[in-house]
Amino acid sequence: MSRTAGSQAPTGWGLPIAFASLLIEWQRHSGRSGLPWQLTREPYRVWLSEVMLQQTQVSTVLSYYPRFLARFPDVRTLAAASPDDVMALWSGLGYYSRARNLHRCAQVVVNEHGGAFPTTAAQLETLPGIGASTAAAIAAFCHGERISILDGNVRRVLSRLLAFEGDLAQAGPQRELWRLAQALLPVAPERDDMTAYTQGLMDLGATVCLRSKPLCGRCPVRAECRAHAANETQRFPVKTRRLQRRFENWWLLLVRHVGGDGQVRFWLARRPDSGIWAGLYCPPVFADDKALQAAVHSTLGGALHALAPVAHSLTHRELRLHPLLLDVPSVATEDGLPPGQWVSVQALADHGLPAPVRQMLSGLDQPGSTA
DNA sequence: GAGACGTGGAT
DNA sequence: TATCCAAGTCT
Repeated sequence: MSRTAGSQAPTGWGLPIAFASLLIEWQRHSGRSGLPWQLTREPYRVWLSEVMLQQTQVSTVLSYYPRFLARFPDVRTLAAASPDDVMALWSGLGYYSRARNLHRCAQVVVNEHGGAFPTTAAQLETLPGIGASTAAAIAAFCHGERISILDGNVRRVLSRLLAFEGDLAQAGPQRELWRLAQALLPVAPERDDMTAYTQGLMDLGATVCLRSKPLCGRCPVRAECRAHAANETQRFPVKTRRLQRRFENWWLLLVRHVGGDGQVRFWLARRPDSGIWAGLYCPPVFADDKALQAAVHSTLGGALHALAPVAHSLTHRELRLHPLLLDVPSVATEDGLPPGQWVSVQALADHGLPAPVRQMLSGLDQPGSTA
């Protein structure tokens, strides 16, 4: 192991032993504080924040978190809710399987754990939607368990600190880095130490150890950082996998009805239980223009009005959405339409809609509007 | 184990 | 514009 043979900062085990105490002290005077989910140790609130924050930036979650809590203030309320209600509050946050698992998890906690979350990371990880990192975060924040998270921040911070050469696109090196993360934990920490340490890992990654142009001058552990010593911070973390997007065209049939009282309604269908936007409400989707027209009764087809295409990119897909607007004179028209249901403009807020669909429909919510 | 799964922000 | 990525998990 050449990594332990160098003269820079390694201890007997090749790890910077001052790391944990430096990080804890730094977090307490320079870390983030006052975020809504930092004001509590209540497992329900911590759990909700951790799930919302999976692959999602703090700035995005800030608006969703209080709204969700106001509607579902505790785990029993959430467990008793309908899947549609949960999805409506998650609408726009993305990764909707999180919402489904969140709901299932609440039901498991209520039905199998008497309404109280398990207290150890090992038990938490058995619950739906709670993986190793989220389980560790909840256990560390709420109960001071001596266990490490491993999110994107930690991968970046630790891979630089240790000049970790393993390819984090692969499972083996990931596990190895997690073992190292465990080895770096404070020795015999108090509960509050684990809170500060765990928060400190994330704060350091989010505010100092930035992806490009890290602010090493402000880093509390730069003296122990091997990447910094070698002037190679930009080389870590090592990750080879490149995400590739597939291009796809989707044709959306936007059927609109304006009632005699001016009430505007759209014809929406629930997406299948798997795949993109699973469980959300969406206008009927077709693979091409012809398939869309074939699904509309011939007496209605002439009224189709093509709107401007919308580009929408997902992690693995580059969608080009082609909306076609069909104004129908009567709700009785549904016989000539693909499966779906009428949803009034007012009721859209109570439905889980994909972000681009909500955007699209919001421009059509006035009688006659086409933008 | 590799790919599926959203959205918005940063570069 | 293209690419990466952000408090990952599930299959």
